[in-house]
Amino acid sequence: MDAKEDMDNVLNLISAIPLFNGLPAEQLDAIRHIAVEKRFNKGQTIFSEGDKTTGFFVIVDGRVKIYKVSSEGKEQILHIFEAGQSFGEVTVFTGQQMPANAQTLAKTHLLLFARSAFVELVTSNTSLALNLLAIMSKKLRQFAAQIENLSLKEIPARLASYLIYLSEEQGTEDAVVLNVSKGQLASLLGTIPETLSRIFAKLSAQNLIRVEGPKITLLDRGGIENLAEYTKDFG
Amino acid sequence: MDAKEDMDNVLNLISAIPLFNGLPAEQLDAIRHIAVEKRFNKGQTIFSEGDKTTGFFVIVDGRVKIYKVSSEGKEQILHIFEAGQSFGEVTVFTGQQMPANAQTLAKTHLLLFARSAFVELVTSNTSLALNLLAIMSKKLRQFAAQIENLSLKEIPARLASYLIYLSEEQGTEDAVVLNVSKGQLASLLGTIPETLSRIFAKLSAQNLIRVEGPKITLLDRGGIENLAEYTKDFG
DNA sequence: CGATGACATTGACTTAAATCAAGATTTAGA
DNA sequence: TCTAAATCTTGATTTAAGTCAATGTCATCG
Repeated sequence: MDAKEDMDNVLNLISAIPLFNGLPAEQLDAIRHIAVEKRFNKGQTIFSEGDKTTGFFVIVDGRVKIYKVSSEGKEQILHIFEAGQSFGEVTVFTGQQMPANAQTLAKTHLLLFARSAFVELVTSNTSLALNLLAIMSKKLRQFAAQIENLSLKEIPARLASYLIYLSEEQGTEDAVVLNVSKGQLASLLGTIPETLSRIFAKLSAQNLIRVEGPKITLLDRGGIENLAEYTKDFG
Repeated sequence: MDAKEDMDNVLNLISAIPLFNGLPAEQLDAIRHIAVEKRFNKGQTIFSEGDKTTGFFVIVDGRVKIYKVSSEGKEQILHIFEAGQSFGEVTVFTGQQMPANAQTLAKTHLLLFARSAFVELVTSNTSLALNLLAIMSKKLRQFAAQIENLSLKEIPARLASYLIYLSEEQGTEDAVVLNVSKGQLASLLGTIPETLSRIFAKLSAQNLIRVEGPKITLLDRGGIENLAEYTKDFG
C-alpha cells in the first residue's frame, strides 16, 4: 500500500505478468520505465466508450469490467479482468477511440503504457510481440465463445456454462463462489437481474444447485454440464 | 484459372494482401515459398470445430463463413471473409483445436500457411508481427461490436446496422445489394430466416426500405440510422 | 421445358425473457 | 445500532422472437 515501496516492487510485478513472460531483464527494466502507475477506488471509470486512446493497461491488483451500454441503458459486460491481465490492446494498434467502457469492480492498481511508447517497445521486441499475439488470440477465442453463448444458448445454459467455468477456475468440484455481484453476472450473461434470479430459483428447484448468497453449491455437476452442453470458455 | 499461371501470380497476390503490406520484396518471396494453394468449390468445409490446427489462411479469391452451431443445429455466423482477408490466426498462437467451422460461400482460392512455418516467419519479422497485431485488433473490435449487437439490440436494429454498414462498404447512399443469401444474413444477425423475412416486411411497410430480391433500397436512410442507433461495424 | 430442390415468405401458435411493480434482504453509513 | 441505499427476489403481464407447418418463388439442369 505504500507508494514508494510499490515503486520498488514494480519490477517484480511486471515480471510476474503473463504478457511479459520470458523477456530478458533489461527489457523488463525498459518496460518499468515506460509504465505509469494508476490507482482507482471501487466503481471508478477508467475510460469511456468514445474516449481517445490512452494506451494499454495491465492490472497489478484489483478487478476491472469492460462493458457496453445500449441506448436504453442496458449493460453488457464484455470481459472482467483480474490481476495479471491486460486490456486496451486494441486501440494501441488501431489508434481509434476506445470501443467500450472500463470501470473498476474493486480498488484497483494499474500500470498504464502510453500508446507510442508501447508500440515502440513491441516494434523492437519480437518476443513481446509474440506474447501479445498469443494474448490477443486468446481474447478472440473468448469472444467467439461469448458470441456463441449469447446467440445459441438460452440463459440457463449460459449460467450453467459459467458455473462450470468458475469451478474449473477455482479448482473446486462441488461449489463455487461468485466473484461478481449477481447483477454484474446478469450483465455478463447478457440478461437482467430479475431473470437471473428466477433461473437461480429454477435450478435450485431442480436440485441442480444450492444458492447461499454468493456461494453456489453444485449438487449435480453432470446435470449442470448437460445443461451447459459443454461450451464453457468464459475467461 | 490456369494453375501454372496462378503460381506465377502468387507473388502479386501476396503483395496485395493487407496483412503483408509494407514488407520488403525478399520477405514476400519467403512468404510465397511457405504458402500452399488450396481451392474449394462453393459450400465446401475448410475445417470444422474441434479439428486440429491446420494453420493460417488468406483468401485470394472467393468468400468464407466462420460459424458455430448449437446442439439444436442453429447456426451463428461469426464472420464472413472476402478476398484479401485472413482467418485462422487464433489457433496459430494458441495451438489448440479450431474453435469454429469454416465453409466456402463461393468457389474460393486460398493460401494456407502451415502453423510452424508461419510462426517462424512472424518471429523473424517484426513488421509482419505488427501487421498481424493490427489485424487482430480490428477483429477484436468487430467481435465487441457483434456482441453489442447481439445482446443490446433487437433484430430490426441489427438489420438496420447491417444495412448501413453495407451501404458504407459499397459506397452507395440509397441502395445496397446483399452479398449473402437472406438465410445466411439471418444467421449473421443471430436469428432465423422466418424472423428476418418478417422484419424485411415490417420495415417495408414502414417505408424505410424496399426489398427486391437481394437489392434493398434505403427509402429513409435517416430512419434506418435512427433504428440502428448507430453502432455499425460489421466488417 | 418442366421438374427438382434450394431459398423465401406467410400464418398460427408457443415460449423465453423483458418489463413493470412491489417487497425482502443485505450492506454500509451516519 | 438504526437508517438509508443498494442489491436481490418474487409476482403479474407484455412482447419479441422462435417453432411448426404450409405455400410460394426462383434457379438450374436433366
